[in-house]
Amino acid sequence: MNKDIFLSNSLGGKKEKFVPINKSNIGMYVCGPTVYDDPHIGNARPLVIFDLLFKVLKCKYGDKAVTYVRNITDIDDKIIKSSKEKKISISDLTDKITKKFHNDCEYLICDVPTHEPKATENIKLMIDMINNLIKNEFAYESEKHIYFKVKKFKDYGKLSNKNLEDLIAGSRVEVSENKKNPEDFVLWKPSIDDEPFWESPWGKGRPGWHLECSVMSKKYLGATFDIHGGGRDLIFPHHENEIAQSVCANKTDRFANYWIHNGFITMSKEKMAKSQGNILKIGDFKNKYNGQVLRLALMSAHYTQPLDWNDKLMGECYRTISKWYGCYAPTNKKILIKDEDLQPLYDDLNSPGYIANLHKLYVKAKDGNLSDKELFTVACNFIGLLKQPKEKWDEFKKGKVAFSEKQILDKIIERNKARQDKNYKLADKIRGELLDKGILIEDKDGKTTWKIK
RNA sequence: GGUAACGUGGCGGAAUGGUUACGCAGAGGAUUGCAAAUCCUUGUAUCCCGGUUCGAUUCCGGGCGUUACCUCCA
Repeated sequence: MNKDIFLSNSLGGKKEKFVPINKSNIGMYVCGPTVYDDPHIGNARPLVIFDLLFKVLKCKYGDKAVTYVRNITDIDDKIIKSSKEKKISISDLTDKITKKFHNDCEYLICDVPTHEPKATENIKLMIDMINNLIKNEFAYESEKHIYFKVKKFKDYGKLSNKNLEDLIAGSRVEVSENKKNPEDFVLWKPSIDDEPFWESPWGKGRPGWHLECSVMSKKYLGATFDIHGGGRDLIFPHHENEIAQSVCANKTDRFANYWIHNGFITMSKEKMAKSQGNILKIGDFKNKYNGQVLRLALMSAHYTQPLDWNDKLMGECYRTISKWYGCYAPTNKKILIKDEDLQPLYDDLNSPGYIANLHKLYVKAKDGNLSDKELFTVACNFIGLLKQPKEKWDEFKKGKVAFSEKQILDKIIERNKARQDKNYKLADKIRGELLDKGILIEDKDGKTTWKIK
């Protein structure tokens, strides 16, 4: 489609037309997971949202024109803590969680990013960047710690609309006797005891959290690139600090041009977070729902809005996809989705608007011919839905029930006999029994089918 | 306290300076032994107070409310 893409830019707080630095080489960096514990629904939202943005960018600029980098944070205090609690080595823990994360991405039908760098594989570049910052007096050493001198960066707070006075007045910044100023943040810290470490000019140690994103985005996308994404909660301090490090180290005016932040998943209107104790792991859904259901649910609100998670939402999304499979018509033909249908996605990734269009295309497909059904299917495919064969969708439904399929089919035969004898009382009793087990009987076109309620 | 996002019908959720979102639920109908599923038809809305305007739900200002960030968090 030839139309422009618009995005809500957190830097400036306005919706803006997306103008790439180089339209044949677009860079997008998204903060990926810290692999210390099972991924939860809150982590799933940016996966799906930025996957959607990746798809939209590829649609407009071409598959090869977009470089999507999503990091894996595999060294961090939370990881050290978690490995101690779980009594497994750090590498075992990070390998295990990374594997789960990749499974979850697949389950959610996300395209694979162009690059997925790990922090531990880029320590040398981090040390280089620290050296650079020290040399140019943006950073200083204190008791084997290296801190970034926030006062040296005049634009600090521009992304999060904060000023230094307020931050200090808030006095909730980490107090440390090593820091010259309370707002300074750590670039490198010493490792003690059995903590993992890397050799550095300042002794055995490990990097601060923010540094990896500055280093790895530069490695793959350059000092200034198009889009940087992540959850809202990363705006401060993480992204603010990334900007400070990168701009000062690279001597540029800008780091990323567009900052895109997704809103939270909430439970009863409260943020879903480990510290709140209200998380739902992605893995817990795998036996219960096809990944498409989760994916649709995650796209059901605009990405900037909070999204309240509940069973009703899942039920609705399940029934919608179930219904949509009624018009499933996969094809290898090149079918173009009409501009007017695609338009909401170009306008700030308006997924609910696009889903509304899918509903309209469904109505047309239902009453229409094969090509209407193919168009509908292609339009669903665009946002990662209806990509699995119908058999697989049906299979999933039959996966988890108390009765075996044979038992159910026997019951159905028994019931149909009763129906033939006009013994409706017995027929309804059998149907009731099955329904108690969550199995729903449908008599359609002379045949009886069943499905999970 | 500072900063930000948000406040749309019963619910979820878009859009919009004057006109249909869409989905779910509800109501009526078709179909069915009865259901289920599906299909058809259909009602209901823009937190409060000012301002700008011929006209505001939409723009501006002020309230009130909800949530988040300011410490790790997607």
